[in-house]
Amino acid sequence: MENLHNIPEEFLKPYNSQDHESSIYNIWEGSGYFNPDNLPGNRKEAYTIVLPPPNVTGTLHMGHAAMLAIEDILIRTARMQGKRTLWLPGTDSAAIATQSKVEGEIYKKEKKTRYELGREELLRRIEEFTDESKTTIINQVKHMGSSLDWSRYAYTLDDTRYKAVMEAFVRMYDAGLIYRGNRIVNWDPKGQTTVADDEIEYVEQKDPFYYFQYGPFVIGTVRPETKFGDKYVVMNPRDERFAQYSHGQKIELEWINGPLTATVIKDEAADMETGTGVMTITPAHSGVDFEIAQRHGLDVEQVIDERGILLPIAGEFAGMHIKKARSLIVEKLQAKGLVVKIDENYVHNIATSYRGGGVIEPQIKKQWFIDVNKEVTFPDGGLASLKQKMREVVENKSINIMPERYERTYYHWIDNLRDWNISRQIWFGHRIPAWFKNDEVKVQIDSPGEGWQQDEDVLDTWFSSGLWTFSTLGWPDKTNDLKTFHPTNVLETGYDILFFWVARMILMSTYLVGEVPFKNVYLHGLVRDGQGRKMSKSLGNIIDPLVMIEKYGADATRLSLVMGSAPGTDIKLSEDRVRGFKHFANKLWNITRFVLENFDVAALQTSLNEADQKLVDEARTLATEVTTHIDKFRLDLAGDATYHYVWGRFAAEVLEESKHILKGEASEEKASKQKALYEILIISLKLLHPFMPFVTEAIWQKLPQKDTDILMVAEWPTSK
RNA sequence: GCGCGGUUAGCUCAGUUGGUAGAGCGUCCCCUUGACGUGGGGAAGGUCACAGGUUCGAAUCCUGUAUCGCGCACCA
Repeated sequence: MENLHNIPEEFLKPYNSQDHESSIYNIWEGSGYFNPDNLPGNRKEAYTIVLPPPNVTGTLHMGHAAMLAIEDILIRTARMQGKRTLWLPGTDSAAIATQSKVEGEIYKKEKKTRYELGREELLRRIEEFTDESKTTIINQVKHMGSSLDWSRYAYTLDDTRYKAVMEAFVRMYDAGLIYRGNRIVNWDPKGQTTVADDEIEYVEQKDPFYYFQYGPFVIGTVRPETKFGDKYVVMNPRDERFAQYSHGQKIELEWINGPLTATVIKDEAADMETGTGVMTITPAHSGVDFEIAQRHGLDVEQVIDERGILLPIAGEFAGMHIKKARSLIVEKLQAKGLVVKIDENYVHNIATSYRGGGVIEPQIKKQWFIDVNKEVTFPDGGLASLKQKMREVVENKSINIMPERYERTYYHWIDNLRDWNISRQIWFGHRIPAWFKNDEVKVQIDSPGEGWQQDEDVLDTWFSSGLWTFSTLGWPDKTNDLKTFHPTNVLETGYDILFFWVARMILMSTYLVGEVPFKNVYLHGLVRDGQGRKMSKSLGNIIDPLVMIEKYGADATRLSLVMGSAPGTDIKLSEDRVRGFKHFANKLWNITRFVLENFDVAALQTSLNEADQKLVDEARTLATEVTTHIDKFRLDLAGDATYHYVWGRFAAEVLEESKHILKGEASEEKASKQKALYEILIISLKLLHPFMPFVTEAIWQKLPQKDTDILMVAEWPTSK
């Protein structure tokens, strides 16, 4: 016990994360080292990650926590390796999600819709709401220990990003990549807006499937309410059952509201195997039908309006909501003897909005689109379509997707990509810089003058998100940041938004900047509960990262999300797992206590004997191994290797075996041992710092001898 | 329908270029004036989904099957 005066008093108690985390974060933030401009030394090589911006109105969940842990590990490693390291934070307005949330709350409290409130007032309320909740998410991000450069914080709707979005739109319009057209789009009657193809989520549902007599044919449908306008009957040209009918043939028949002249259309789209092999089409309310109609130049008639109400074409049913009308229409057809049979157990997928859950009603609408097939000149002078370019940069490995198997998924998506509908009929978002006066259209940022009306629509939130890697660095201005930090090194995100976001960034950056947005895409898995189920409110199995941080510390929370989870594989998380890693933080704490209790600063002057040199070399070899793993983005293996070395080798063997020497009389052997243990401790702390920054920094702050005041900018160990 | 991934100890998963299996947690037993009981020591526990094939040798490579999950498409 004679050495007790050597060690700071805290080490006599177990490590308690709550005593240290906020003060440690303050030390880091106060040092200014989160900002690459303030980093010590002459740093040349830049290393950049742009944080996938969480929703401004959101709260931190385990998916965020995993993302923050992974990115912070990469960033802290790069920073310690002497790179000019920037991790750029931001938040996302999440247009539709945020607006419907605020609208919902206003309706609940004041029974007012957005139309009653007006555009200006609604936007004011949304801003109030986002300002308030912004601080919440930012503080929660800090609790994870994230070493983000807050001085560069960006918001998708702030002035700099506004400028970028406007510039992007105008440029792409001028290049002919953006056009306005009447096309069938996914209309969400609940949200009163269109949504993009990949914002649709298919949900299984059981509905009656009706077979109706349509002249000489039997047709099937789940949606009788769309059938009023069905005056085309489609069959496959190779279908011999219908060889007697010819393309364009007119057939008189009795239909819902009386007699009708139907026209026979022969088209490959009719599948001979499905149903009766014959179908009628509703071009105004079905994507496939619309395409058939376009191929044959058929009439397109709207049957249902934007609110889901039947139009005059429905005759006596006009003005009725489709939900009500369905059964009445069936009744009428039944009375007319036109119902052949009803299958009550038909299971099919219905399209719903990914945000908000409204059932999608395809509609023809005049919308803005990005043309993905048009050939344009890229900044490098090459000629290609957006689609081709997006494929090319991954094929030629300018962008490396991990795990690699997602490359195939990516190609598959690109190949099926259609023009991207970028206008939304909501109010919260970047308003489209298009101006109308009578039949004239002008696309420019400011009003062309008197009498010009700006387009009411706003841009799809993914349009502005697509610019994120460079809009955050000041584009379209040619800033130093843009020059230094773009392309970014890694884009780290969940595999669930590979298409939504990753692909869109590639599209925007290659065209507008002439660079890939990032060199590496690292896709992490979804965080699931201990049994592998998705975390959800209804299952009640949500593990709150903030609760875990409070109970076990941010370090333990980070480790639990990183260890044992390979790229792209889902992470199964249980509270026990987090608790287990808290023990490791304490272990490290006690290792330090032991080393310091038996330490004498003077020992650092001696030279290591052969045996001790070997021990230090062993730790340095580990450093190389860890570095290799991190370079390959195998953080799980890097963390695992360090964990096992520190606990299984350093603590269990090296420390144990040195006890008899340390307890003995002062000697060269003892001094050498003291020095070796101290050096190994230093190496261990450095290697662990990216994974568990708080406890390692807390220990570092108490060390009697070190090369930098702050571990965060200490030099990364190598095997030399 | 097309594609992808998983299937290894009770649970969660490793297993790098093929050399007859590992970790953590859990379970059971032992150990407290020890740096740390948030600890230490030890034990039990696996026909590596199944069937073929290649090979001196297969958890690992190939083919097929089953099963679970995911993505895309279709959904009249």
